[in-house]
Amino acid sequence: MSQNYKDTLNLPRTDFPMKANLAAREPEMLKAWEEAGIYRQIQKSREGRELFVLHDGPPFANGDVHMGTALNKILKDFVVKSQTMLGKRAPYVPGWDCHGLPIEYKVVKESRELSPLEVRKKCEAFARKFIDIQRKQFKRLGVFGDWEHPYLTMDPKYEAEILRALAVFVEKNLVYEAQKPVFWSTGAQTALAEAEVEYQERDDTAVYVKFPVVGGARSPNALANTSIAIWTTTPWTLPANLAIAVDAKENYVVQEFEVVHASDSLRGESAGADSGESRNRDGRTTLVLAEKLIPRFSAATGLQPVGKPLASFPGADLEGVKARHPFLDREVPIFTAGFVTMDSGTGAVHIAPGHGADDYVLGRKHNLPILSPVDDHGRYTDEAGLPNLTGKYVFDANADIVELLRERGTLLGEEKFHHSYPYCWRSKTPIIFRNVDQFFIRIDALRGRALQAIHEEVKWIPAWGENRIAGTVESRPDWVISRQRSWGVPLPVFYRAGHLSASSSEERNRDGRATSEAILDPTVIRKLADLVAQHGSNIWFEWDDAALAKEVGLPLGTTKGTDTIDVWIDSGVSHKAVCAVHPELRDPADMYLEATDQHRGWFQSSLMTSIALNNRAPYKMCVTHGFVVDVDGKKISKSGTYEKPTAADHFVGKYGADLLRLWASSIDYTTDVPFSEEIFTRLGDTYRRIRNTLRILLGNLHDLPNTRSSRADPAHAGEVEGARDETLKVAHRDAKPGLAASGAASTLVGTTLVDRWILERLDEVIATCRSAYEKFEFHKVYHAINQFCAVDLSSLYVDITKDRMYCDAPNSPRRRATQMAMREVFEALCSLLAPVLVFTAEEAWRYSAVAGIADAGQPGSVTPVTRSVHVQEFPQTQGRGREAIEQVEELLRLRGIIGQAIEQARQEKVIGNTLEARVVLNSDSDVTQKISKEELEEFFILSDLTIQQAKEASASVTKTPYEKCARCWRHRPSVGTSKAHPDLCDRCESVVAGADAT
RNA sequence: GGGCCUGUAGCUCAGUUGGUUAGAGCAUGCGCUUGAUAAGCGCAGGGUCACUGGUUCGAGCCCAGUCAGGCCCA
Repeated sequence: MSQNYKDTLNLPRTDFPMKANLAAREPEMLKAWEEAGIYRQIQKSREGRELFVLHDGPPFANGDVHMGTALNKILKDFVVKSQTMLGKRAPYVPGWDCHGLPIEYKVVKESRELSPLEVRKKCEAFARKFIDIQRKQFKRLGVFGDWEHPYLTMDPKYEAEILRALAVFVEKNLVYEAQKPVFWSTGAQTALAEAEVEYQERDDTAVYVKFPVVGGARSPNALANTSIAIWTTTPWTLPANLAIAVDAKENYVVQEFEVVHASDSLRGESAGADSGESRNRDGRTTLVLAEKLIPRFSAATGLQPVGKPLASFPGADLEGVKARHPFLDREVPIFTAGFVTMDSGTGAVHIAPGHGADDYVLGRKHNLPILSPVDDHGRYTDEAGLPNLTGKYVFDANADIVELLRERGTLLGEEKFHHSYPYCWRSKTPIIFRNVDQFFIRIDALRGRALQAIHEEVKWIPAWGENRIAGTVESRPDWVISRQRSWGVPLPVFYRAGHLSASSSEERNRDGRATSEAILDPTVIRKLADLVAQHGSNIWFEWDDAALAKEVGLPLGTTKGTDTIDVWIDSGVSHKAVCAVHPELRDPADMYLEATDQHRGWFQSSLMTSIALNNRAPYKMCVTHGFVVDVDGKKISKSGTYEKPTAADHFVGKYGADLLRLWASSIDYTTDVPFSEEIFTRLGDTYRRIRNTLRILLGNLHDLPNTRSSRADPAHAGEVEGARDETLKVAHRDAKPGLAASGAASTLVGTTLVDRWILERLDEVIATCRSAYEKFEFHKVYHAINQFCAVDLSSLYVDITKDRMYCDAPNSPRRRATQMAMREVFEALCSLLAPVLVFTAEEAWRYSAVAGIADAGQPGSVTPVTRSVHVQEFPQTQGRGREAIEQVEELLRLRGIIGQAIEQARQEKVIGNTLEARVVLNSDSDVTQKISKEELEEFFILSDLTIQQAKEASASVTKTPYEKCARCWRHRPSVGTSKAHPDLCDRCESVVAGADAT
């Protein structure tokens, strides 16, 4: 009999599925959005609003979207969607970085022997393919934007802007030409990037060489008649030697050595006759070298120390000392440098600024010429100062150099040295470091203003970003903007007739600088830019020199260069090529948002170009996020012994995009971002909690008449039974449009403490979330909403109001009041969640809109998208205060005391179900006097409560003597008093009787 | 090796200008419910705040160092 009563309850009803099935459902939603053009609709809805420009840093069009890229795009989408829902117009124009070595490398690897033009065409196809792949994957993540009109750095119009920017740099005298050593393949006669270098094992002749000390300002007396001993595995670089480097802190000694036994390696010593001052009469020699390396030196050369060191001092004391080149008429200075190591050699490093990266930097620091007397094929030029060897391949010349050292008596020893050495991946020839003409941007001209902008004009999130970028800007050397590559925007340099080659040594002066043949002319560059805008940059490769020269107004015989522009210029001018010219955007942008590596990358390159062009930063704010790391805090690629999937697609397919987004919202992105399968499993629980909360709210709202719109959904019109509900008529009449309507909910007849409380709490959650969104602290949104759903709603509000929701008459005032509150909560939750759970929020929103629960948007429009949750604005707080919150906090304290007493009673088997308990509460709070006993019983979810005021709070539990109501399951004194329904309490009896009557 | 940053329960995060017994959600264990049911509710256990030293009446918080990790340089 009792089971019949189930039909008289108002149980929750909704079609909103409990199981999300995101992987299957999300694509359907995407399709609907796409068909409706949701991005355009959103932009339209914000016409005339305050503008917020998040400018997209272009990812490289190469490979699949991995977790790091996904995190970046999702965070950007959080910003764009939340700014939109805060009421602003926040357009999002995504972009791709298209040029650059990684693509060119892959293309060339696949098919060799291609002309530059063929390489470029294949590169473009490659880039376009991955743009399509990534675009699909980004869209799948629920990221809204102008995906059909992204900016591409290889678009002719974009390329033209790069060139125009360069014209300005040239005009402002920021560009100069100089030389810099690069990896050079003598086999392919081309510069190589680090990625194109492969290492092979190789035997070389390593030599110990002495540089006789000739004095110097701070030279200690002890250095008279001594020589600095150096060691090198590349004797062929000695003609380019211009200095020696030592470590400042390591200890160096002046030590006498003697020959202990004759050996091949010492032929140089025995033959040496005129080596001069460092040689003692008795065949001994006095050398300066690092103390630590003496044993190794002795073992390699057979020279044994004689007695104690004559002097001992830190390397810093050698700074400024001069030594004579072992075979050229040249004095070379000694410097201290950080890169000197003590694992091999003598602690004194031979420096050839034209043949090594460290050497080059040190040489620049001390204004040494950058000498590199080697041609494209790796043959000595006459600049080497060794006429006999001019034209000889340097690796073949090693033996000649050793012989020369021996002749001059400066060879201390030689040894076979086995090491790994860089080789050209294509020609398989050993690589050399060699000078090539390069173009630079003068950073010193921009540095001061850049630092000022960093410190005074840009907001950095997190704040330490300011320190970080300032540090890199302070120490950054001049910017090398030329690349010896094919896949890039051509560097618009022409050469006057007669110029041989961009890298030919013959054209250089003695100090290693190129004779200035290059034409860098702003007018010419701008003409070229116009041509490129029209035809694309391939014309540089397709048109011959004469045609190009004619078009840009240069005389016949002018030739074009072959370099391309550094891709960091490409992306670095996006503020000019995109923000400044796109009708929906603005330069400066409000925000750039990238991973922390971009402090040195895009943030800096963009800042420099913007200072150069506009004398200001291109952004008002830079936000950075950390890298995705494994659960043990290690970089994903480094952890574990097996390959773990890192492609975003894998996780989207397994868990759904909303889960990825929930993950992105749950973490504090300012530091390393932890990521693991376990984290995803936990997030699934959180997700289900949020989803079920939305679902129970929807279920409880199924019979709430639509008071928002005069246009009832015809499909559900018959269900709007509450139209005759007096309470709601009051509510409706007082209601103002939009969310203000719900302000009436808390003053409705029938409103109880819990309703006031949940709405006050909602106010707090709205305030927290709005503030967190405004400050881009998304994980605070996550935690606030999670807490609200799990604690306030699920375990309290929904649980407490179940009795009235299920058992009261459908239109009882307190039930309707609760529904009004629930509707407000539901709408607010959907909106606040929408930037994160883009699919789920929309899905719930649709179910509610169909049921006439949520705000249906503009009346008269039937397009579902115009009702999309993503067009909504975040709810505003209603200024409800904290009165109910404070009361509930008191009650929750008492609830804990009751809970413990009940738990004990349950363990003692006094009761099973909580509703069987008779509770006597000794309350120390005055709240229990202000709130009616009936409300308190409901709040504590009890059948039988007695309150007594006391000094100390306590509770006692016995089994209630009352009978259980067959309908509401509470044990009430009124059960049995009705003749018609003796198994019901009075409340349920009247509800059932009332229903029978209609 | 240098610059910047991070380290609080198994997981994700709170923890205000130093001030009671370091909080929350999830997870775990034990119960209850079966009218949110591939759900819901209650209770409980779980932390040397990475480590060491210092300043202080008092340190998760301030200082120094160590260890581990990240990004960028070298």
